[in-house]
Amino acid sequence: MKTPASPAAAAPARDRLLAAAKLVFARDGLQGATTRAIAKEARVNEVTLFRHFQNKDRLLAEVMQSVVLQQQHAESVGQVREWAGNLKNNLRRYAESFYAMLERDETLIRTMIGEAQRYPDHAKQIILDAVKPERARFIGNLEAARKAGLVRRGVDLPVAADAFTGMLLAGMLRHSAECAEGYSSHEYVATCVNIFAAGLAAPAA
Amino acid sequence: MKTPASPAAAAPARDRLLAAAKLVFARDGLQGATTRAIAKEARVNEVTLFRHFQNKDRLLAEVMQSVVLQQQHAESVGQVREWAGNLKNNLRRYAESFYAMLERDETLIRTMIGEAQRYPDHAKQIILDAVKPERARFIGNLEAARKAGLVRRGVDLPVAADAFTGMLLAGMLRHSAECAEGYSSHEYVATCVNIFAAGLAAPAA
DNA sequence: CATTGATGCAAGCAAGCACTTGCATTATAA
DNA sequence: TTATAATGCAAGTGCTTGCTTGCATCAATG
Repeated sequence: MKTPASPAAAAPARDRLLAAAKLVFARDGLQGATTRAIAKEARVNEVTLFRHFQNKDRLLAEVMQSVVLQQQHAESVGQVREWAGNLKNNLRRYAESFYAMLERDETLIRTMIGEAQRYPDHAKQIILDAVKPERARFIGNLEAARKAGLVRRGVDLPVAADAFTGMLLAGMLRHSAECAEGYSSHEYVATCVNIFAAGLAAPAA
Repeated sequence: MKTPASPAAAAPARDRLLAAAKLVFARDGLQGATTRAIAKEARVNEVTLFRHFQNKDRLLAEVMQSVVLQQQHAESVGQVREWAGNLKNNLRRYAESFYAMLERDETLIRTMIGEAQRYPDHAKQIILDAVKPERARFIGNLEAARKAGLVRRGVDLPVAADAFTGMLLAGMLRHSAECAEGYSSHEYVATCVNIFAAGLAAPAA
């Protein structure tokens, strides 16, 4: 029934449904997405959807699980360098890869922000857990920079980290909604890094 | 038909519908909100809703119009001081009132972020126009501070303004979703102001 | 009083929704 | 070959949705 226990050339219908569901949920919203649309997108009979996932809510839960897995995989491949050197350069590198990730999953992120509050708690929890390690690593990097004497006193680093990523998130939202008046997302990210680096930097340097 | 042209003691049914619709749209989402639920919330017959607004989309449009009007009124009452003095204090005052506004309309903002992209363009335009003057004033204030020599060179002020408000918006989203780990929204705002002020400040001072 | 306009109420309609059932088809595995 | 599991297809069920119709009520206006 589940994924395994079936022979080698087992059908990818389940996987296609997951991919299609991710797409349609993001595009049409959690409420707007219909099982028919998802099945059609996956080029699979609607009945097959229910045979695999029982109902729409479970499908959503499994979609989020799979998104989380993908993301964690992408992370583990990601950056590994230490943050001893130039703070601003490290921030820039981080900001750019983070922003790219936001842009890649734009519609899904939008939908989650708008509708997650109305959906089951365990769904929220899944996402939270998915984001947590990435955040922890970023904070760790900032702390390393502080130990290297690159950060001034009196800044709460976890809060600052959230402020920085939040800045980038908001920029992505604005830009993808075409509310960004006359500047590119690249300029936006650069300005964020610019200000944030200056805001963190120890006064001496 | 419209608002006027009816005698003195005209019924507030229309107004109650607008208020209820704002509430229900925000709470249940643009797709999730049903005309029945809105009518019930307004304690008005569902038919009356259609007699006033013809259909759900028009109702939404009028709701947004009214929100914009309220907001513009609230603005004109708002701050008027000039930004010659201490930059950080001015930023703090601005951030706190801006954040309070975000919190007040949290659910509506969430819904718009999540679903606006799927709704008519003129709706987006209405909101954009509503936010624009506020943004312009903030940028103007920053420019005044720069003229007073309080801001270092090389910072694009419109972009910086968006980054700052974006930081606050993201903080509100995180906090209201209970993703803020172990700190209050007040601390968050304070940190934003702290970093941003230091990031903008002219090196001399 | 008669008219008018706003509202309520009961009922309903066509469409779309999540979800089900029963049966036929195919492919793989034993 | 035969059993098993995955899928497709056609049809349907019960519910909700946006929206309509027809008629009654009530208050203010002329």
